[in-house]
Amino acid sequence: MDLRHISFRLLEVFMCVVKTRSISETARQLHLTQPTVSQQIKRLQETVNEPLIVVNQQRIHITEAGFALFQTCQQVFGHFDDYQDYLVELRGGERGRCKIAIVNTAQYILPKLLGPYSNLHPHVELPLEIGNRAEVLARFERGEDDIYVFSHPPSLEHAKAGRFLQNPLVFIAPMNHPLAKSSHVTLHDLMTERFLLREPGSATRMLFESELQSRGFVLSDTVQMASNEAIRVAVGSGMGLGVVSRHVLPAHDKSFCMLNVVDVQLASHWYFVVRTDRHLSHAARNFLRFAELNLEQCLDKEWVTNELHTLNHSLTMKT
Amino acid sequence: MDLRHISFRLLEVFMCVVKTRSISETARQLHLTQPTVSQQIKRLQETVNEPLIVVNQQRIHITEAGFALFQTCQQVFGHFDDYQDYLVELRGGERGRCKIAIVNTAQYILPKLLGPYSNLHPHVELPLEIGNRAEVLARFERGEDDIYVFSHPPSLEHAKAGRFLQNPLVFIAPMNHPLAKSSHVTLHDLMTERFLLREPGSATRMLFESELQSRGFVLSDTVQMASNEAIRVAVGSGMGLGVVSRHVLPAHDKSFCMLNVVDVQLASHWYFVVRTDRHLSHAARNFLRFAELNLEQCLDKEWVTNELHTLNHSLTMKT
DNA sequence: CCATCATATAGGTTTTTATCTATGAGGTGG
DNA sequence: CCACCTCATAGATAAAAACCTATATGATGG
Repeated sequence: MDLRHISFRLLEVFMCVVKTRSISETARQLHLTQPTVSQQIKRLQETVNEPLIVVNQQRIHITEAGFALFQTCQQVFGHFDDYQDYLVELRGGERGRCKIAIVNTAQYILPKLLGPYSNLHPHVELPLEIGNRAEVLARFERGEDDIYVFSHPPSLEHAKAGRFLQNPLVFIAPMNHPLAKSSHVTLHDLMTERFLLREPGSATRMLFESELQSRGFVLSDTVQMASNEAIRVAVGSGMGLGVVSRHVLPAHDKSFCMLNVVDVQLASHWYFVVRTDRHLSHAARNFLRFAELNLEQCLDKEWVTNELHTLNHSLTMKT
Repeated sequence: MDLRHISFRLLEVFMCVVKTRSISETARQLHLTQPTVSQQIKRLQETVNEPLIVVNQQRIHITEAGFALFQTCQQVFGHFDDYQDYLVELRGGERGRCKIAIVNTAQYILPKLLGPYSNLHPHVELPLEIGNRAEVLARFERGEDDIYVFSHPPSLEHAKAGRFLQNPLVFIAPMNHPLAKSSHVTLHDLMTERFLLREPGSATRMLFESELQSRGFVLSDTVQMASNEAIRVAVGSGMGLGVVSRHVLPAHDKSFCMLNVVDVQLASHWYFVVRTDRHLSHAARNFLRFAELNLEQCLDKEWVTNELHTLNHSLTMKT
């Protein structure tokens, strides 16, 4: 018996014959002609190489082999029904996977969205990749994830981005720093300080440096550090000043303070970025819709810049 | 998703792709060309209406939906494998059903074959129908069973028969009958007796009556009884004489005796009869082969007339 | 006995399927 | 950078599947 040339249609017809015990009735139910059904059954019997039904006095008896096949079919169709149900869940976003890759700094904000979402959809897997800008960019290039979070999204033509949160940068200094209490610090005042900065290419640093450049300043002393935490702690212990995202700062840490730099307003935005040249999982689409509707509840309203509607709309447009 | 136009071949290809994570490798393994496989997968994705694999940097990732389908396929193929195994058992005669219809008198002998056979093949169903000749003949006409047991098989052209046992008829009389002790009873001596006989048409009666007719005798007094037991008991209680199959008589019943009728030898044979115009179940074929090999062990050797070889041979010839 | 119903067979048509070859686009590894 | 892979696409074809109509055969039920 060679399964290969059996189609599900054939089994469907066979099952109907077994159920109705009638070729003609099957033909009527499946909108076929009687000879078609006769022939299909014949072919099935030939592939199975075993009689499945026996016709006697216009009555149809199902043979042992026939009944066993019928049961097999029931199981098989059962599995496919289950799969259908699974697909429905998948499409509804109740199940599935949404891989997200974010840059380091975003780890202070994204979990506030992921938590509620995950509670709502416990069957959705949400693997989260965290890396520095270069690493996440590389993942993006290779299309390894469904959603990426950047400030300064990469400007490839096959990418779509949507802003959702302001990312204000602040200057931090040790508590005992001379300018700590000042309410009128200028950029110029800081140029002789040592700055602790993330690696070149990090959005925070890029933003800061381009501001400096446009104003004709050059930093005299910089130290590169691999994480925001390291910078925060180093600043706290007096190693220098830092420029970090406002979101990075714990609410009640008293080892450092923000400087009131009056002549510069550094701010970028966080973006959700997706590639348009590959299929986006249902779970990912669903997450973005969730984000659009729940940003205000999950994140600090003060910074929310909900521009996800456009993104979501353009995503639902194309398949 | 419309299952109807999916064939097992398609799923087979898909499963191979999932296993090898490579379109080209699948093509090699299944002796197809690479575009063929690509296209098959594409078609499958279209019917499922969901991406199943994602190609990225020449690497193939299986999507959630793809993996779920793969698992579904595994189950489905598992069920068909089970069915295959089932068929093998069926064909080997280890499993299945063999419906047998026998005339009343045969119920004294057939169980001696059925018992050992059933022990050997416990998974074979052996429903046994018992009726008088007319009833069994009707079943035979309608082809309701696999095997029939007759003495005097019906002579339809689409039937095959094989003798397997002599069916000697004996005259029985009450113990106190005047001729009981005689060693030289003749047919003529019995003509004035009352005879207890089965219904007209029963093989025993037909045989007896045709013998009488050819010798020019006519019975003066007959009573019709529906079973051999009834006759036996009635004879025992002095109601008349009987002509019954030797096999019907219990070994140690002392309420009646056999008469030594010297001028007549009534004997027919038991036949297994099958129809040649319908499929014979594997179990039935197997039972007949078993009977051929085990007649002598199961039945009284004295009466065995094993002519089943010819029957079996002609059955294995045609499908 | 005849009208009716169920199934089987024969023969034909239209889609589909299962393949192929040729070719192009996009990575990978020396 | 080039040879070599991987996969995708287009276009073609032969086989088969999936149907149909017409017709024959055998019960069944008044």
